[in-house]
Amino acid sequence: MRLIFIATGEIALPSFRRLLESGPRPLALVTQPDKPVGRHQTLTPSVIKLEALAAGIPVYQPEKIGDIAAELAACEPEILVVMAYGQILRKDILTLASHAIINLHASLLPKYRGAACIQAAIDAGDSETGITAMHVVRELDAGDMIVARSIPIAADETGGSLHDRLADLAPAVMAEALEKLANSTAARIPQDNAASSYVSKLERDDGRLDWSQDATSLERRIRAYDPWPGTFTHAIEDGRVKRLKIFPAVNVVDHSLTHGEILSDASELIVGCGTGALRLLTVQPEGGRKMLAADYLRGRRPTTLER
RNA sequence: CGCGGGAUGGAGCAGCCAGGUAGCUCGUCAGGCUCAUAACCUGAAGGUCGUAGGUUCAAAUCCUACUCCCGCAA
Repeated sequence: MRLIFIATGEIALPSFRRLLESGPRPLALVTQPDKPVGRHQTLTPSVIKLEALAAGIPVYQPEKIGDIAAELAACEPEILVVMAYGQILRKDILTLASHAIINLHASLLPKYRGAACIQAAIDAGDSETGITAMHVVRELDAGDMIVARSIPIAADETGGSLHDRLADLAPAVMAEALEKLANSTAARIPQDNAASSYVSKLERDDGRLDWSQDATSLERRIRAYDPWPGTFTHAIEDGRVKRLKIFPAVNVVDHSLTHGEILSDASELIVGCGTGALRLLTVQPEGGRKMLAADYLRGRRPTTLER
């Protein structure tokens, strides 16, 4: 089967490796251009690109995928497999493959179409999520489904841990979908649009905690948003406002603090929420490194957190 | 050279602006108190104050360069 793989995110890496090992060997990899990363803005290639180069697979990195439509067409692909590419595919790409263009999406569709699907499942308190293989249509993540597999979400699940587990689940879903497409036994299950939801890409600022929410919601959000985009609040130390990053794990505790209020005179960092309170175990003050809350309190005395 | 914060015993910080014997909260070790303890009391060990120069009678503190860590932004 003539196949082109289109992906940027690391979540696609196990699936790409599966193709390298078990076939069908991709004719090409399409991935986003190298982007400046980190404080020093170093141009960094995606891991999947390096993997492709090492395997001798041609790599395309167009600014817009439409720019290479002709080159891709020249490959005469039968199947396009898309996963975490990060670009909307133009119509001329959708019709490029003779057989099908499928997308591997990290949610149980029709829930959580869009970019932040992994975080959304944890944030919502769902008990399970999964990988769905579907046909790509113009509307984002709305195509007919071929196959889906689910995994349970653990009580201490973080966005990072779930990301990795879904990445490992994806190859099996992809393989099943490809096999069914190959022997024409693939189902076309329409999505129930009424039951669908959309979660847009997360920005850093989305990680700002709103202490007026209830403690269980905040606890889930702190897990869901780790490591990206992370969660933070603002603490007042010596009259100065400092950003304070907050990491899992946190404990939901019972305390009659008003939201944003800090329990003082203790080696524990407990913050009041709209309902209940949270004991923060690991934090990172602005300019400092990640540390235990007890260490943070030894040298600094935050008086209040923003509400 | 995108903006900014930081580097001080094992941990987290103060001291720097107005140079003059290194301090706080903990931890560690020893002893004490206690039925007992992560609690309390007493004592002790542990620091080239990131690195290299410079100014000075004298530098953690002032000046210069460099290294490393971190927040923002992208």
